Amino acid sequence: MVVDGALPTTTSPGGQVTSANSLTAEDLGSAAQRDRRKRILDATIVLATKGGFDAVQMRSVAEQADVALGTLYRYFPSKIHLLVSALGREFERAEGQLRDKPVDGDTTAERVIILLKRLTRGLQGDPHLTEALTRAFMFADASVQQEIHAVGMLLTRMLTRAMHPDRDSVTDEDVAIARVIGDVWLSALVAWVTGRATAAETAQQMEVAVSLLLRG
Amino acid sequence: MVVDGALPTTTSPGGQVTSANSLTAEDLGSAAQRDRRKRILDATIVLATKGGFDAVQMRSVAEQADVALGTLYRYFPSKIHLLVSALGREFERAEGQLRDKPVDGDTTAERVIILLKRLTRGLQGDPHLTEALTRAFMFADASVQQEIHAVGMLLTRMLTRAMHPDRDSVTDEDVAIARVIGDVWLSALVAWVTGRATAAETAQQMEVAVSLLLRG
DNA sequence: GGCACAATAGGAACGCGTTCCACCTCGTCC
DNA sequence: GGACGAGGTGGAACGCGTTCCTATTGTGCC
Repeated sequence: MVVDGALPTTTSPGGQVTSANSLTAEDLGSAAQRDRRKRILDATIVLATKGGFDAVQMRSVAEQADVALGTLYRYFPSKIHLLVSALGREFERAEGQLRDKPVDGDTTAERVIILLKRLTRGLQGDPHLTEALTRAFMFADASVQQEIHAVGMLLTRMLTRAMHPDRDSVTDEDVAIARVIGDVWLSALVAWVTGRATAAETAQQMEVAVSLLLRG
Repeated sequence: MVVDGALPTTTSPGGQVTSANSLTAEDLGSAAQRDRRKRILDATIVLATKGGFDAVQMRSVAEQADVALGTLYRYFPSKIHLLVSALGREFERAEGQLRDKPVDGDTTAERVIILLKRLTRGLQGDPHLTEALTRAFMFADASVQQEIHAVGMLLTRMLTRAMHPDRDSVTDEDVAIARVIGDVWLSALVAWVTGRATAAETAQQMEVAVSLLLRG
């Protein structure tokens, strides 16, 4: 689902040549710049929550974040980069919460189901936000590789951790299974956000996939 | 992945109120109208093959198909509808070929792998076309339900038929497995068309998923 | 043939993502 | 403190999807 390749480089705020815009706040220039970046992502989330993908208009984001349009584009080279970066921040938050309060359940399958339900519920509570972020994710091209990769890693890590709470003994097969589950989750999510499936159907589809993959 | 719900209705060429534009050529008015529709889809495929999603510009499609812009929108209410309809036609073609020359292979898993490889090879031979069609598919919202549903059904049918060449004995679990495989295929395809995975990685991901789902 | 009306042509206009440009501001170095 | 350069502002402009409007053409009905 997520693989590295040649990384395009660009100049991002701070001046140095870095590999695209990183999700993590590392090495991101001055406090003022970190603050602008945060304001932009906050505005993005607010607008996406209110009206979904279409409501995240670059002019509106710039206005709400109190930066000029050109500045917005300096921080995030496209609407897709912006939304995927926002998605990354949300996933980091989710993973943090998960670390504080891991899923419990007796079997591997049960824990994975619980994790997915928790994630999905969190998303379905904010349908517009989810729609915006999911669409951006699926529309992203190679120039957004790095941000996509980060999100994919987080998802896989959350899944393998639910499979093996004891952190050890994560085999290659476990990772492969986690990726397959992640793929199915994404497809189901796309069907849900685009109005082709109900929340219940999405949940059921996940259960089916997990039970098929983790039986035995 | 694909579920029915309330079907929006609209007036399509021919005058009657039908449920959106159907993929099949059934009930589609006069010969002139069927011809226009064909010309439009042909133009779409040509442009998509040449330059991908971005190259399929509504003005260009209209010009190449020798219809006015307004007419194009009368036949296909959006670029997404247009591309998903084109995808549907390609899938119908693929299923026809498959009917003439079914996959052979000794085990269920083997046949499914072969089918997926054949499908994928067909697509990867036309990277731009595949990019255009896949992106449209992932970006489609509820208004494209019917076309999406048709494509999903075709894919599932091809998969279950590969699993059970003898046509009978297709269980609910088989269908569920086919859907999961379809979802993984889509996710892998998206990763490939957006330049985040190589063709080889995509193929390997498919093999992993199939072996996980069809083991035993 | 003539009428009524749906379908098409042709093209202007609008919205939003994106690019570009002229000018301003602020920290840094001499 | 003055020059300089990166980063920021404000806004015009461009491209393409989409909508809309006014002829003009085709088509079924009498």
